[in-house]
Amino acid sequence: MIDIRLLRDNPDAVRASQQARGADLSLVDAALAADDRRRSSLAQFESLRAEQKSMGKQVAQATGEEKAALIGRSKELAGQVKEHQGAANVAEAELDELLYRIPNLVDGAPAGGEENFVTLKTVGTPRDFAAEGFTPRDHLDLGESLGAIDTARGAKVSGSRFYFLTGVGARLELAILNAAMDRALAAGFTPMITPTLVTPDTMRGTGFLGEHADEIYRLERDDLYLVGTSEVALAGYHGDEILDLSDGPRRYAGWSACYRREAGSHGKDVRGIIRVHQFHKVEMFSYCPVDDAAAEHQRLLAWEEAMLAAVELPYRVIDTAAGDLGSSAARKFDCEAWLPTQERFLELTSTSNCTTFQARRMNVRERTEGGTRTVATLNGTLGTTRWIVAILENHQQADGSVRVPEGLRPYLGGLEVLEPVR
RNA sequence: GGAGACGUCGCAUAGUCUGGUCUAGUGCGCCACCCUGCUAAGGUGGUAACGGGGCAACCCGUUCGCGGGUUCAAAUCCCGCCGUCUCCGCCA
Repeated sequence: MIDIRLLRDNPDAVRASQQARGADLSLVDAALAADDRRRSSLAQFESLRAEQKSMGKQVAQATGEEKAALIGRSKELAGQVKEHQGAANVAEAELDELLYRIPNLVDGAPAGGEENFVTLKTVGTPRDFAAEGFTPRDHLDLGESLGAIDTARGAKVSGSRFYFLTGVGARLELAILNAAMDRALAAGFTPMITPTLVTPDTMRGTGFLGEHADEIYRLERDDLYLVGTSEVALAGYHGDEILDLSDGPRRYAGWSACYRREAGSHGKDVRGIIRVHQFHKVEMFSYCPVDDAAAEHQRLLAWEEAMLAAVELPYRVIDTAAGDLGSSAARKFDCEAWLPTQERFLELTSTSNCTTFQARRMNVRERTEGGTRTVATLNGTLGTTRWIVAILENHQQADGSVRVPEGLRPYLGGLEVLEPVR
C-alpha cells in the first residue's frame, strides 16, 4: 500500500509512476476523492461522537427527571452517531479498496514493459561447445542419463509440471540449498524454515492477491493459501510489530517449498524442470530503515552474484522495466544465467526493493527518535531447484558427465563429477 | 474432534460478577532531572499505537484478541470467530 500522505502531497509522483508501469491513471484521482470523502465524513462522525460522550457523562451523574430528559436527548444523538459512523466506515472501505489497487511507486526502474529491461552487466563467458567439438545436451536429457531427474513419473504421480529429483539430482538440489543457507548464515542472516500455508490476510498483505491471484494455490476447505515463496511468510513474520533497527537491518534466510499454478504459462518452458508447480528455494529477506533500502538492495544483489560465482555460471544482471515489476516492488534486479541449449538467459535470481509498500500493509514499523515509521522490505533469491538446469547444462562434458563446480563439492561429499548411469 | 480456562496501552497484573467518576489503576522496565564525594539505594516527573485538526502548545476521535449485537452509555452483558493453555479422544 502506498502512503496516503504521499498521494495527498504529491499526486503527480503517483501519476508518473502509474504512467511508467502502464497502470491505471484514473485510480489516482479516484483515491484522492475517496480520501476527501473519508475525511469529511470522519470529521462529522467524530464531532457527533464527542458530543455523545460528554452527554453520557452528564447522564451518569444526573438523577430522576433530569436523567430521564437527558436520556431522551441522548437517544436522538445515538441514532445520528450510528448513521455517520456507518458513512465514515463506508468511505474508509472505499479508500482502502482503491489504495490497495495502486502498486508501489517505481523508483529508478526503466520505463516500459518486459522487453524494455536494461542490462547492467554481463559476467563470465558462455562456453563455445562447437569449438570443444560437441553439441550440448539439454538439462532434461542430461538429468535423465545421470539418473537425476524423472519427469515421466512426476507426471504419473502428480500431473504435468511435476517431477522427481532422484539420486544425485536430489543430492544436487540439497547441495545448492545448503550452500545458499551457509552463505546466508556467514553473511549474518538468520536461517528460517517457514510455513508454506498462510492465511488470506498474510497473502493479501504481502501483495500477492492482486493481479497474481491466478498463480496461487488455495485450499478452500481450510481457507489457506500455498505460498509461491517464503517471502510471504517472512514478510508476515514481523506483522503488527515495532522493530528496533538501530543496529542495522533484520535479515532472514527462508528455506521453503514454493508452489505456483503457472496458470498463464501454457506451452511455455514445458520441457524439464524450468517451470514447475513445486520447487525449493532459499530466499533472503530484509527489514531495513527506508533510507538504507537502496543500499541494501545492492547488498542483496551482491550476495546473489557471489552465489552465482560459487557455482561458476556465466550470467547477466538486468534492471527490470517498470511495467514488469510486481505490484510491491519499486525496483527489481534479476540475475540470469546463460542456457547453452536455448542460447538465451534464464532467470535464476530476482531481488526486489519493496520500499515501505509491503511493510505498510503488514504494519511493520521501527522506533525512531521522532516516533515510529514504516520500514522498507527487500527480498532476493539465493538458490532454487531451477539452478540445477543451468549447472547441468553449463558444466556438461563431451562424455555426458557433468563437472561439479568447486563451491558445491563440499555439499556433495567431495564429488567432482556426476557420471551417467545409462 | 469434545470439554474447560484464558486473551487489558513493552513485560507482569488490577478492573469484568454488580455497565456510567476507566480520561484504563499498580508494579517492573525504560527516559529525564534531583540527591548521594564512587557504587548501591532513594526522590520527582515522564513513558502505547493509529487517525483527524492546528505554525505550535495542544485539541478531538479510535483501539482492552477480531467481528457483530444489546443499550442513552460496553474492557464490563449477549452471539460468532481467531489464538493460547489444560484435560479427554484420535492419529503418528
